[in-house]
Amino acid sequence: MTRTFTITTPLYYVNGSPHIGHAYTTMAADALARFKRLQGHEVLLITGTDEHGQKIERTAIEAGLSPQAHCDKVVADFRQLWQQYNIQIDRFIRTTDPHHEQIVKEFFQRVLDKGDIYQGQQKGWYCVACEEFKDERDLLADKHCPLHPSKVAEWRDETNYFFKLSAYQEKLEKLYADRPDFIQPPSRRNEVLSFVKGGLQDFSISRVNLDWGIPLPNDPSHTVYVWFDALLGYISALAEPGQTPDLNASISKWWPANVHIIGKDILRFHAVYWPAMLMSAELPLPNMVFGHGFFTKDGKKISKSEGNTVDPLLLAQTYGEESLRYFFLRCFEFGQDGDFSEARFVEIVNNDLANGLGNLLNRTLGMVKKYSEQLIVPSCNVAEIPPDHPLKSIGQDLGSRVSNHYDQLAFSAAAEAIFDLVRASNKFIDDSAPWTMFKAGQHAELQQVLYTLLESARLAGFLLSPAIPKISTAIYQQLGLTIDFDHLQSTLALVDFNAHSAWGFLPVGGQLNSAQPVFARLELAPENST
RNA sequence: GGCUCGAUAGCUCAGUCGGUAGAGCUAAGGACUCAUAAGCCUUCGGUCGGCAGUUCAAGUCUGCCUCGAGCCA
Repeated sequence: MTRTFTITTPLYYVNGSPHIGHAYTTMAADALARFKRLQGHEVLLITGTDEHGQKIERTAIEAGLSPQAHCDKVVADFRQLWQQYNIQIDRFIRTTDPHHEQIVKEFFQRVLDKGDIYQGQQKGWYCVACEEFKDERDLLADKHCPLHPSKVAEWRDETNYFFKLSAYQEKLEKLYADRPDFIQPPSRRNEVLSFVKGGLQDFSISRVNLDWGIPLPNDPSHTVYVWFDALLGYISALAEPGQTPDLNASISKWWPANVHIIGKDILRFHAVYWPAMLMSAELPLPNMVFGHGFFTKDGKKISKSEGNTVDPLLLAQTYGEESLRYFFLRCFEFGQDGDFSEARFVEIVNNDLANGLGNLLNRTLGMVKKYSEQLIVPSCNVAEIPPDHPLKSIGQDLGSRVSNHYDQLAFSAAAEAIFDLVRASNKFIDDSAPWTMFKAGQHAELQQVLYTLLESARLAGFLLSPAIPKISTAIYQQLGLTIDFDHLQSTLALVDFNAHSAWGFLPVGGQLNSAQPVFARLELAPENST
């Protein structure tokens, strides 16, 4: 029996080019997806783009493009970014995809039939940049939006359709109480709890005088509000290609999603509006919504006006994606904010990947070659290695510890646990001094030491593969094991997670390959003017 | 104004059930040699934001305050 595992990133809003935050969210989702694939789950990683709304329409017009042409252009940028970061997407959903429109209309009709949609009057100041109505007292002088100080909010007085969010207050509170893990991390959960406790108001789910959107099935003069539209992308993404778009068919295999990975800025939509919408349509709820943190650059908030944006594409081209994937997962606690500094990045990556992991494999293979006649896995009785062996003691339950960390999206804790083994291995070399054993003719001891070192490097490489698949593949290759962690599908039958994640898997006597650095040290790039 | 989160070594952060502070990085010194001048050892370094309280004992619990990030009205 295969277990399915569905992961989503947000559907990114295409009003501008992808930034480092998009790369971060998607890298994390990709690492989780890879880990679950490794464990034998059938995984669906969904990302996509949210393309409707007035803001997009205006951005396109300013650029002299049709909305669709504008969106196509930005979508190409996103696709390039995923490729650059070696992110393996299973589904890329665009809210302008025709089948998405079908799903949205069907969903809308369901909720309408349920009696949860009514017509009402919406008056107020509307910030196009936020795509939200604002209270007058929240606005700055001259009706500027506090979040977009350069934009003036517009007065709107229009007939809209509303969703009866208020009817779901109690059910939502029960959901949060019954399933404490629904919103992660706990600090985000607290925020949602206090928001909901304050009372939920119905929200407008349609717009008039806006062509760039999906027309309401019951009133084509209105289009669906972008958020109502975008959230449903998670469902329309599930439709099998070629399948007739249909709500029930779409959710048959991959729904509910196991986790929605999102930035903390869109928590409310995912933790409040979305479950209420699903309840109304009588669809199952996702298992978890995880709102991760943001980062600052050199201690300062990243913003265009500050001019300290980080171009993810340039970064990957400069340093290569593996080091970035590793750094972002290793150095930030997912869920908490962190600071990005290029100097620190280079330091960490060189220390961990080159000096720590890479050099461990390199020096051990060097010793095997030098102290044996052949380049084969040193022989020893693996079963006889005592449980309190300095490396076995760490390695024997490392797989399950790392699995637990991944289940909680604690990527940094997972990496840290793995590097405990790497550090212990480098220390173990000095403590046991194989060169002395060699000179003293302690052949059996030497073989065992070398075996435990190779095996520890292997295990570390295996468990790190969701973060650094190419380095892991190189490690495995040098150890004589042919698994391409970038093409697990083709080798899936050969990868038994339980076997590979256990310490002691490396077959004695196997052929090894000659040592090659698996990760070259990075140089800090000279300061460029972005 | 209400609420949430954070404030721990020069830097980035761990610290589960309260029991005299830990890791990694950086810096300085040392011994070694298998290695990508990598690795290992030692040292430097903290009145755990401040003030009270509870307790035999508080980074860890309670209250108030200061600063920072954020949510809401």
